[in-house]
Amino acid sequence: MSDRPVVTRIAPSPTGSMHIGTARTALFNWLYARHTGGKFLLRVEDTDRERSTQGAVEVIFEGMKWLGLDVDEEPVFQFARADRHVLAAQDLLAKGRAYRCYMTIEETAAEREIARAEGRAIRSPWRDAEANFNDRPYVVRFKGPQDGETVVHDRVKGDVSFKNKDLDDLILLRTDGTPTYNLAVVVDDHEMGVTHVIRGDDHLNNAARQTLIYEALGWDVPIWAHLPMIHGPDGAKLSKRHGAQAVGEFDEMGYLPEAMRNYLARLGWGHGNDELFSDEQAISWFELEDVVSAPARLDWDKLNHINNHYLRLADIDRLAGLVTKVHSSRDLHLAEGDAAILSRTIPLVRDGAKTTLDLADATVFALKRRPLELPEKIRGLLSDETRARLSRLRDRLAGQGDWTVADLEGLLRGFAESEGVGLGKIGPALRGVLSGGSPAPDLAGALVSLGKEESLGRLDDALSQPA
RNA sequence: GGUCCCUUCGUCUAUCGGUUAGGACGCCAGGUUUUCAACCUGGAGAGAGGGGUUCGACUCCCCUAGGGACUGCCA
Repeated sequence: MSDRPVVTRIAPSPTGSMHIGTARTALFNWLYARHTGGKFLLRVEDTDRERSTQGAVEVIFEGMKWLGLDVDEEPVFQFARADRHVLAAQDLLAKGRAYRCYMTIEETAAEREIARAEGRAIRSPWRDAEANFNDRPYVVRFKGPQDGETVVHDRVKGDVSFKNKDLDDLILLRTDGTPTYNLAVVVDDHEMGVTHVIRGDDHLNNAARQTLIYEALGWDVPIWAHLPMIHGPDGAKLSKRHGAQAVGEFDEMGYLPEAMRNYLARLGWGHGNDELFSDEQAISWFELEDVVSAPARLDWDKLNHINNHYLRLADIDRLAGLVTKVHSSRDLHLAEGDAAILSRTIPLVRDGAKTTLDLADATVFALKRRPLELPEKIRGLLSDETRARLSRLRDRLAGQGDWTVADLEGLLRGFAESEGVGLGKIGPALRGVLSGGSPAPDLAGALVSLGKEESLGRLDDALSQPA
């Protein structure tokens, strides 16, 4: 199919959260569209009126925005296009490629059971009845061929063929006249000009049925690409118990969107030995042919590693903003001047952080208010000898002009030397006094992030406390 | 039950008939060290099983086993 410009789409249904698998599908569609210079569209599949909610629609929009996957046209709402779907069904009816089926829900359920027991697809007795009652409820079913086979030419799975007799006559229009998924996708993808349907491989079976509908309607069948699913670390379907499954949860857990993009891209797609790459690189490298056909498992360790990488690359002000949010979600509200402290501290602690939550943990020490409450363990460190030493150190620090990590490291080393002891003799107590027992960077780093005044203040507080 | 998909280190993957089967995360050991990390060096670790095809299979074909999806008037 041709030289038409590529059009891809993500078509989530707004019935809850935005699953991470949906996010990856969106990412691949986006990458491919950007790679080919085509368009990436968003369609909200809200034909299930019972379960679709406005809140869930917002979740999708927010998820896409957070992930940084920009769409090229206004989102399409599937339900609003119901009349188009009905038109297509009527066309099929007129062409004799669909029929009215008057089976009741109970009859259908009974037939389903029999069919299953016999190991075949369900069949409607109305298929060839050509009945047209106007006083009985009916659904419109697609009239699929009974012979031959349908092959789905899939860019990641290869050619997959299905015997037509195994494909049931799926319902196009419900009793209430509303279109079902399989009809709606076909009509919408066609009318939106979608050239490449890139979606989860849970739809591979549907692709055969949909191919038949495309053909019956006389439309070009799009290029299919069915992506393997994402499983939990134990290989089972990803669910709540694996820690997270929704995009928003990854945000809350302190992952950066660019890290998610990089990680998700590597889940089911690869470009040689490249592990860490920019969006630009991913876009230029992305080919459907390189999509892996086996399902992948979510690996938190690797995600953490990648997130750490992007944390190191991130702009400090942005991180400070994110960390501030984490702190206030934990009821630690920043005071004036704290922003500056965060900006000084984050660069000193980010190397060891996996998430912005870690960053928050690593910065609380600097945000504490004097006088710090020293845990027993630290007070125990403050022997008379140590106090005397810290007091001499305090004086030395007071006389220090340049307050950089390098300067302070030198000062500390020189001080230990003049005291005739190793840094190990002073470190733990100094650390405790400066941090109040919370995690903190190395000594020089802690001094820098606190600043001279605060450092000396905390030292004074501790030294003036009774033993 | 039926149909379809999948199967390389623990995990994500490279390999597109000929490699000591490579990398990353994790893991182990050592180094560095004022905490936790980070960092540096080294190491262990894989072609599900069985048949073919071929001079030669991880790679192609078949079977088996295991995992998954679908089988909805959900999407």
